Amino acid sequence: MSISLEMLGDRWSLLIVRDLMVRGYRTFREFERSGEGIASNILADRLRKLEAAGILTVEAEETDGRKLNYRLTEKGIDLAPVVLELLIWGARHEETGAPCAVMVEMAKNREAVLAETRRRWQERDPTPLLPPFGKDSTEK
Amino acid sequence: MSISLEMLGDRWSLLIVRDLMVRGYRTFREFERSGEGIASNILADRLRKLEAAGILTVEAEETDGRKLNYRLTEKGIDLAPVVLELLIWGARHEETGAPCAVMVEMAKNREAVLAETRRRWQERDPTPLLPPFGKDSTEK
DNA sequence: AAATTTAGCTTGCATTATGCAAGTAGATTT
DNA sequence: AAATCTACTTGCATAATGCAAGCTAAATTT
Repeated sequence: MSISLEMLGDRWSLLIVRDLMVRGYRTFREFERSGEGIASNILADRLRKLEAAGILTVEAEETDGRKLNYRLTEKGIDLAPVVLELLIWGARHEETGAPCAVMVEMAKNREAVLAETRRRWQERDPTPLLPPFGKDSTEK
Repeated sequence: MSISLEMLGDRWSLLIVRDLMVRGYRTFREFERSGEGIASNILADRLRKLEAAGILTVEAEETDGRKLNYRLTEKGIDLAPVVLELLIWGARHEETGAPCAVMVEMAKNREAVLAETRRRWQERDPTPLLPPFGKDSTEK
């Protein structure tokens, strides 16, 4: 676990993974504008490190040569249970961000939620699993 | 989740929680000597912050006035699923630390493992759930 | 086709966190 | 009473982070 935390143990990495996983983010801009307030240099650094760690990949968008698409790898999507448990824990003990009722439901159906998350990843379905919740909306 | 990561998102906090949860650590010394190489000032700082966050409590050991005992709170033990999933993910994708066969078994019996973890916590049973694995033993 | 905007960064600099070695106070052991 | 042990703290060097600004190439607007 200490190796995992060398990689993921910081303020931002898991948040990026979550946004890729659960919110359908793909581009640099989406992360930058997500309202969590990550600085662009740090974001660039984390994306590079996550790529180096094999958690995500980058590819150019064919329809718009400026844009890059970040996408979780198999190794990255395998973090779904970690992310889900953290979301559940946070909802129970810390945050009011994600609507509590929704999270209670998710906690009751972990397997279904994980299956759906993986399905969307496989099919490249960018529909967010969770509605946006951030500084802009309701998260405290 | 961003609030959770403000608290837990660093190299050491979750490692401390894991050691309390799964290895039966209780005292400052045990953490210091665990071989992960945390500096004593950082350890003191993290223990203070985790206490402030309501994840652990401190009490003096009655038999030895020098020693303090750190112990997870309910909120702390509720991190067990997060820790377990991180352990499983790490075993699958990163580390050779915890014997892989053991982790595969745990992955198959998540509920039982969590129940046993909670039982030990409730009964203050300090028996480690996992054998030591660290720089001193096998973890890379 | 020139000008503007957009996307994904980088750079410079100030602030903060981390790591290391050493030291300290109080309790305990010898 | 001297030595040892536990849980720290302190000082200082180095690394990571945050902020504002700038930069380049591709796309869009005029």
